[in-house]
Amino acid sequence: MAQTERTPKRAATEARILDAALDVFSAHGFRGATLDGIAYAAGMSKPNVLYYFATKEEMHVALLDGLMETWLDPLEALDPAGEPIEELRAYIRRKLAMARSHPRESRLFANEIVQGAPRIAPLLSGRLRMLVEEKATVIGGWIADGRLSPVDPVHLLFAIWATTQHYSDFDVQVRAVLGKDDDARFDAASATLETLFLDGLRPRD
Amino acid sequence: MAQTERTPKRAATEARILDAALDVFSAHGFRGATLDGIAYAAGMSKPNVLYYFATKEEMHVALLDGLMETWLDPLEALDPAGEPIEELRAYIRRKLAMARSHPRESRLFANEIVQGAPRIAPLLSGRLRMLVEEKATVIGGWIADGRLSPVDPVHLLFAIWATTQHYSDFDVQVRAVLGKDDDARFDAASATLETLFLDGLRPRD
DNA sequence: GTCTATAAAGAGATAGAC
DNA sequence: GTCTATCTCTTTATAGAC
Repeated sequence: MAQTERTPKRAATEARILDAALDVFSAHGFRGATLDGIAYAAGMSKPNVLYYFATKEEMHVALLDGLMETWLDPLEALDPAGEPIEELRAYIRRKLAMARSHPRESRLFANEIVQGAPRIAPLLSGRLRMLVEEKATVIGGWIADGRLSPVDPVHLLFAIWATTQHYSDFDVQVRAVLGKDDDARFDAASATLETLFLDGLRPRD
Repeated sequence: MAQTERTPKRAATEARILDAALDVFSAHGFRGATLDGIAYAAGMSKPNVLYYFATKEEMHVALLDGLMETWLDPLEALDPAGEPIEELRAYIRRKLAMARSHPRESRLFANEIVQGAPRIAPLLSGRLRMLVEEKATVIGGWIADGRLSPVDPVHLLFAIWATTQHYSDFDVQVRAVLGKDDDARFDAASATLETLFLDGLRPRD
């Protein structure tokens, strides 16, 4: 055990490699990413990268596994005891903040899913599905209590994911349409999404 | 001129190749697609494919160019003279119908844009941006007339794109969460999106 | 127009010195 | 732990027969 122990230096090097790998995988997809590119981004030689992660695939799996929980945190935090509209507002804000602060992670997952999720299908029908079912039940309860307009809770979650992640996954398109230097796009997005989702969901009368 | 004329047979073969290429590019991205895979899907040899399209890139460009207009049609059809809520309802339905009938086309663009749009950036800041500006002006006019709640028209369009294309681009995730055999997902999506967008946008009082 | 064979480059992974 | 050199397989593209 002493031999396989992870020293601080080893952990630091692994982190440096994974950060470089996140850069490259998120920008080019699994197949489009090259070990040359990752090694260059990490500032080391290709064989040295492979000393830490035996294969390209292993590196990719390490990234996806390590980031999945981070990715689900905002939904996890949806509080069944909270006020429905305010909980959804906070959730939308957390998701949009994630799109802004973690665009590479978002694109990593987007690349993977658009191409049929060959490497994370189990996570989607496992951990993700369970969490969605749990939170959909919460939202369904709010609707049953008349505290929210009747909508399909799961499709509501899809809509929140889609609209918020759009600002990371489709960033180049957003910039092309708005003009490259629109630094206010996240604020404008936030205001628009709150109008759409919250005014649409607040019970009428 | 007679020599480079495109015979019906040539056109048919090109169409067969492009259909195969759409299959493969949309499923694996540009880099992930191989000529072997495209040739196999088209039922011909690899050199024969290259007889019609000199390079892999040329094939990709032919696809993107040919599909862009189709892709923009639903927005093009937004009628300035129509009733705002009904126009938006019809637009959302057209986009959702496109996601259902043309998932490969949607994923082709998604792959391209997520990876930074290296091959279609000009289209995004050209044709797409112009159309968006034109239609955003229409929507802005409706808002100025008090016929629609005040939202940023461009971000409203982003939200409609994101939510509808989600059902083609992230189809495997949608299926994983809903259960593989949920054939009603497009109907449920339609109902949910109409509640969100239209109730959210109908002026109150 | 279509094919088989092959050249040439790219990219994942290994050998072995330091 | 890190590197240079190299092996091997994949993949794009070409040559040339039919």
